[in-house]
Amino acid sequence: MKDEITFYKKVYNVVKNIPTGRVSTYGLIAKYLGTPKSSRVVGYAMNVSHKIHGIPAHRVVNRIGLLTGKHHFSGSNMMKELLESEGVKVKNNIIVDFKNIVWDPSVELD
DNA sequence: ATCTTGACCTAAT
DNA sequence: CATTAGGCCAAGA
Repeated sequence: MKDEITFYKKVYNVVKNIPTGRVSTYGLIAKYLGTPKSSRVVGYAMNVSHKIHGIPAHRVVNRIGLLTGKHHFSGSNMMKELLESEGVKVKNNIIVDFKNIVWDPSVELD
């Protein structure tokens, strides 16, 4: 069989490895995959991940910690609720102390 | 094979 | 300091 590893597969793998109470960004994931300019593709992969179960897409935000994809979830505050449920404080669609809880795969996974 | 879209990022004005 | 424009890569039609 052919292991058709696509960019999305890699993204899903990284996102699934995000520990609870932590968040990551599209740019960091893209950079970890070796394509720092493909941050858009990472975000698009998350869109597809919504139909796939097992992908904590709510733990992935943009570089400033803004819940850009909250609009794609079931409700409007679904993403915020999920994050707060895991211990992540969210204020005005922006993660509080985002710099302190950001999870960098290039560093954590090394 | 070409064109469009997309939950982004960086830099210039 | 805030806003605008461009670039970039991958997948779907």
